[in-house]
Amino acid sequence: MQLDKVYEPQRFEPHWAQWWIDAGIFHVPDGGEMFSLVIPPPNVTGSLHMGHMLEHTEIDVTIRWRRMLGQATLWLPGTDHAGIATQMVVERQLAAQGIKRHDLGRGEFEKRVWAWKEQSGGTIKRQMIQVGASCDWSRERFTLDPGLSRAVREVFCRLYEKGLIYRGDYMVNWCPRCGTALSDLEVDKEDTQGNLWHIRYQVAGTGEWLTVATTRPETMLGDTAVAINFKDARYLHLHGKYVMLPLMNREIPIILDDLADPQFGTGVVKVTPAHDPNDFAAGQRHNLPKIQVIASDGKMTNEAGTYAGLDRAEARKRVLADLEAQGFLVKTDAHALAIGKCQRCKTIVEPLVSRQWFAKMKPLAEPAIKAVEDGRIQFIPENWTKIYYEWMHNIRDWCISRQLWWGHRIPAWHCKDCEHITVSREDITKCESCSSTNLQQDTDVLDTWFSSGLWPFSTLGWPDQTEELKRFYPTSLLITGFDILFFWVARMAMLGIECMDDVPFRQVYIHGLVRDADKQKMSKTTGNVIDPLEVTEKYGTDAIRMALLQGAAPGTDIVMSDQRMESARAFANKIWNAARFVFMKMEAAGVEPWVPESIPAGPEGTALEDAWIFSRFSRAADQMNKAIATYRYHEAAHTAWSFLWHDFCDWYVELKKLRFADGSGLNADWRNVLTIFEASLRLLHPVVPFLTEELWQRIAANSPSRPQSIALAAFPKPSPGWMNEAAEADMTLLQDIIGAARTLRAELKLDPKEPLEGTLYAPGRAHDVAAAFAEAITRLAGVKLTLERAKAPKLGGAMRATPAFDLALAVSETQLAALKARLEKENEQLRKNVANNERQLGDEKFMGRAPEHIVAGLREKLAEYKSQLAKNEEVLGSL
RNA sequence: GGGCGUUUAGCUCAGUUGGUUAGAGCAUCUCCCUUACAAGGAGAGGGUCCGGGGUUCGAGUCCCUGAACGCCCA
Repeated sequence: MQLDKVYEPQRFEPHWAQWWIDAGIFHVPDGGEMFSLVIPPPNVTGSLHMGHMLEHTEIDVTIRWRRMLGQATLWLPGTDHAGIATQMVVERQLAAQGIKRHDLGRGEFEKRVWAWKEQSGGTIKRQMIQVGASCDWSRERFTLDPGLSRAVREVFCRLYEKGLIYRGDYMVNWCPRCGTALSDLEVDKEDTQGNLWHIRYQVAGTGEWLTVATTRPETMLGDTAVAINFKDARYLHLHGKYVMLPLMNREIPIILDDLADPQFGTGVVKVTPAHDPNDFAAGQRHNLPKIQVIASDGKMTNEAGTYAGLDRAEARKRVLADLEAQGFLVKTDAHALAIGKCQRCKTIVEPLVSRQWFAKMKPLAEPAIKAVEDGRIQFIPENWTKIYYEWMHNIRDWCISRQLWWGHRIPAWHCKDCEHITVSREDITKCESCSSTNLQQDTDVLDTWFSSGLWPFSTLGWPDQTEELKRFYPTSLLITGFDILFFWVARMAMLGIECMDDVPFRQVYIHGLVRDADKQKMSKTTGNVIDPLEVTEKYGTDAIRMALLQGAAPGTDIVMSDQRMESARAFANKIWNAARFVFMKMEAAGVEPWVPESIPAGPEGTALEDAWIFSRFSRAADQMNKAIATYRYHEAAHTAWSFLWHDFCDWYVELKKLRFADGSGLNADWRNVLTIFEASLRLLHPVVPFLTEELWQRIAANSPSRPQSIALAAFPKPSPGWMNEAAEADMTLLQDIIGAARTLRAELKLDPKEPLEGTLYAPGRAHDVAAAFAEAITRLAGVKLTLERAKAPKLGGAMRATPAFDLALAVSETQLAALKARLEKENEQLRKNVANNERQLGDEKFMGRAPEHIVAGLREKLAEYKSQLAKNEEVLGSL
């Protein structure tokens, strides 16, 4: 059972990753308390990045922990078809071959996208398996699967029948590059330095001019009014008159409207109902015509007169030049503004009036708000609740149609004879109104998020009332990023409640963002991305998981760097080597094979270190359970780290070295060591699954009743019977004695190899502990101690004085100099503490109001400080 | 413009309901290649808890105010 000298995770991680899947370890068992979670489906097109890895690691820790607690745990995996993004990728591939999608036609293009989906979907699955994501792959879903597509149709029809989906001509965000409408959420506002151009329009029939200020001068070609505010006395007399639109020579009315802000620009605003959402609304209020001067491809229309055919950017230049040449351009001011860009392709979005499908949001939002208000959905960290409310209360209707070829085709058929629209769950051949067969299905597809919004139940078989649905809905938990809180989380809440009459999840944990070593966002353009595949290859998956979790405090971002990953790998290496040592000694002692018993009632025998490590373990188990239950992953990582390294390796194994004897057989020492070590592996498993499986399979392989995998073994629970305060106190004394000797050694700059002699003056427990561990003290501190139960006759020399004991080293006078400075510094702090405590204890108000245990504690401390100070003074006096 | 968040050691962050000398990891410095591990061991140094005001016997923690940075919405 020897381990390689060097920890090389690459040698066993791929093996276990595949074995877990092949052995069906992550299949949900029948029966038992249910815990379910659906994956936030990654875009099928992309490859997984560090953010996914963080998300999957956090999910996996929770899921593995729940599974080990014996719950019937479902992590349902899958991917999202990501309409625009995926179509873009394939279009780009085609463009490289000089092909446009219209050359291929819709059917052929869809085939190409499916081919691409198969490829990249496979990559995602492989990546997830590689990093140990413990999902049930037999339940993998894709948003375009037949079942999920049926769910989409069902929901569309239901909402349509309820009047919650409508079609009409409204102002939408249009991406001229993608050639599709976008929802408000898919537009990123980018702060940009632009200009505010002042253009003067002559008031018809007078010598007066009105100057408007605009950030988009090219739209003036489509102006159908100018607006002034009814409170703005400067212009009121012009109300009802007309201005002559420059370049177009069209008379347009001067209207009174709040749209004109007296404080902004000149207080006069041009109104272009076809190209601005606010102007669109004003146009409706005043019944203004809409003149579309920019087409859906971003070029000027015939309505733009001589500018027709120009790109909108070019048109702006030409319009400005012409305005200037003809004396209409008054001035140009620099002006900062937010420009809307297509989230996917960064093209400047054009507000256009277009016929689209919309979902009414208010009626859906209300119950979803209520669900959070009355605690049926809980956000963690809690502050996301407010952000959710804020958005939900101001929700606007959702443009759900997209002019794409990749997605769920809208189940609506247009009759070419009577123009009636038939919305149907099944494909139809006859118009429901006039029975004509001259039908065409709507060419638009639905927003991807429409199908993602159904994910928690469409993946479980809805609209059929399946067993899965009954068993796993509502899901227990959702772990996701804040960036899709509105896109996805809010919509799932709304659609879940609408379709299932119950919330889609009980809790939503919002994780942080993975940043680079300089806290910068990772982005391809900055070139600071950390590729999960690359680093898991280099450091091992376990190390990357540990590094991510260490930084994963709720509400904070995660900083990743080589340094962190290296340090996490050092931890994995430490465990590896501890195991290596244990295995070597096992062999020498002849304790193989070891059959792990059921969890014993507590440590066997009377050795202090055993009682202590069981107690510490129980504490660690308690902390670990609480930390994972409350999504405090950083705390879980820290608990695992400090127990394994600083309790188990630094002290327990070091002390046990003295007890191991070749050929001893399976004695009490070994049973204790192996019990704790095996339990520690289980404690660590959710954090570092590969390493623990590798070691556990070796250590526990001989138990006939063992589960197949550590992933199915029981997660440790705190056991009151293992707690031992007295043992912890005694162990602290031992650690303090060894620490005192080591500190003295270091301060006196003694040769670490030089064996020393010394005396320990200790009246109480410290004496007994030191007596029991004399050999350990010699070995771990390099000092052979003579024990005196009496107080030290005289303090002085190379001495470390503490309340519990005084430890003196036998060294020459010349080696003592360094000690003096140290003691003086310590005394300075002690005097401060004494003064502070005395002041408090002398304060009547404090004594009157402070609780008793605080006062008692303070008194005790004061006595300690004073005695310590006196001792130090005495030692100092002798130097 | 509205809202939210952050500010604690050189860096990244913990710090429960206010309570006794504010912690960790990494980094730094000193010593040690001791037979599990130099990806290691031992020891040490390092803090005006962003500034100002207040409440309190007592504030990193609560309140007010200011600053810097970040995010979301308009």
